[in-house]
Amino acid sequence: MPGDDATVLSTREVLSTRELILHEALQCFADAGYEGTSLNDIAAAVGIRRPSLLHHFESKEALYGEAFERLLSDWMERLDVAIASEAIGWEKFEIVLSAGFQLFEDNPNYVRLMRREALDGGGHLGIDLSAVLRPMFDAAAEYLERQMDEGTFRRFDARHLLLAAYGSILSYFSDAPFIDGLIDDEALSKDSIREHKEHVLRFFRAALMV
Amino acid sequence: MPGDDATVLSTREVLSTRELILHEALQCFADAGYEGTSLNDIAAAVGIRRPSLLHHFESKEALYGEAFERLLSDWMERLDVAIASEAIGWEKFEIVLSAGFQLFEDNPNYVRLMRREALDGGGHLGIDLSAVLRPMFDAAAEYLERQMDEGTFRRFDARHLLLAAYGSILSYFSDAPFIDGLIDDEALSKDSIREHKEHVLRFFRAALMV
DNA sequence: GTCTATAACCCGATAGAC
DNA sequence: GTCTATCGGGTTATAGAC
Repeated sequence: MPGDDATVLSTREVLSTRELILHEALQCFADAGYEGTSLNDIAAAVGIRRPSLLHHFESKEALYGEAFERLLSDWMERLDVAIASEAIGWEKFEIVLSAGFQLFEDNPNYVRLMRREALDGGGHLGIDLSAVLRPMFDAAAEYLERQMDEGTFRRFDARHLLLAAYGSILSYFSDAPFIDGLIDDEALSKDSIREHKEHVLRFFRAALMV
Repeated sequence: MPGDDATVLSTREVLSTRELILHEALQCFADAGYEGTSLNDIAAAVGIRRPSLLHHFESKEALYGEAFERLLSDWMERLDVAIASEAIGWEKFEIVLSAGFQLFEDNPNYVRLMRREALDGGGHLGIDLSAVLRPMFDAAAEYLERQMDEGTFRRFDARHLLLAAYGSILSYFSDAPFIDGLIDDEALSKDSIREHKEHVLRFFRAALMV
């Protein structure tokens, strides 16, 4: 089952301290951003003192970088599986979008971390987020264009279409605290997520299918 | 209101300094977030020292709050005009969406500030962002539902539809540094914005119109 | 209104004992 | 691996001179 974020720490199978730190650090960074979280916050969440933390990671930036890289590689791995699917036409598009939703549903906090990186333009990190994701973006755009050429999809600008999909899906998760106040249900409840996913898929289908 | 010339002049000077501080503060907060900007940064941008800044605003939080409230009321005023339009059917929907685009295009930096507020759930502020915007959100949803009842629009969940539109439009502006790396043009160039706007409108039209 | 000087605090990071 | 203690630098905010 995906989503080892939800892994429960049993008393028998204890995770290494490093792993514990990475887990809590991601939570804190997602909640308050890079500048907004101190090593004290992370150390307190783990249950150790700040200097002990810096014994495992040589700096705050190193800790952030490692946590973010782990998240990113996990996401790319899962998206690759969806993209490699042999489905065709609308079904394949639906599979990829669903994978995106599942990704975010399994790691609701991490979405906000990704969003903060996009906002800052990757300032905290050496790696260029858009450069890493661009191959996937190009592949998806080319797939859409092929479908439009074949007449399976109505013709749109594939890249702007993908950007619109990216924004509408990601925002629902990243802005959940804000959206909570706009709708009556809790945005991140299982029912609300399913409802939003089904709506977005139905909406894109109506626009794309001739 | 009436007063001798000296009083008027000095009042104007006070306001212009305050105004200058508010302007630079918005820029800084949008660029680096609340925690990421220091009063030194703002003071340097204005060209004064930090203590002088705190002579005009009693705290960093007060400065942030006032800047944000001004931005918010400006936006609501402009959106109200669009919503009060007497157009009907698709045209009215297009007018409101276009107003949103124009809003963001005119204040590209402020979009990022709004996004940061949505991410944090309004942590820095006393005011509840979603509570302020909810009346507009409800009005828009009821308008959409009326159109669907009349058969002008294909039936979707109006609220999830609005959330999707909100995400796809806002993200394009807020994540511009990230999107720059995904497309070949600059995301916030006049041409790119017009292109994205026209695409989103055409896309929503294809999905909504029966 | 703006300034210098300073108070009080929190931060990341290091040194060294256990 | 974890701790106490501490350094050096940053922050907001205040006091008081000009």
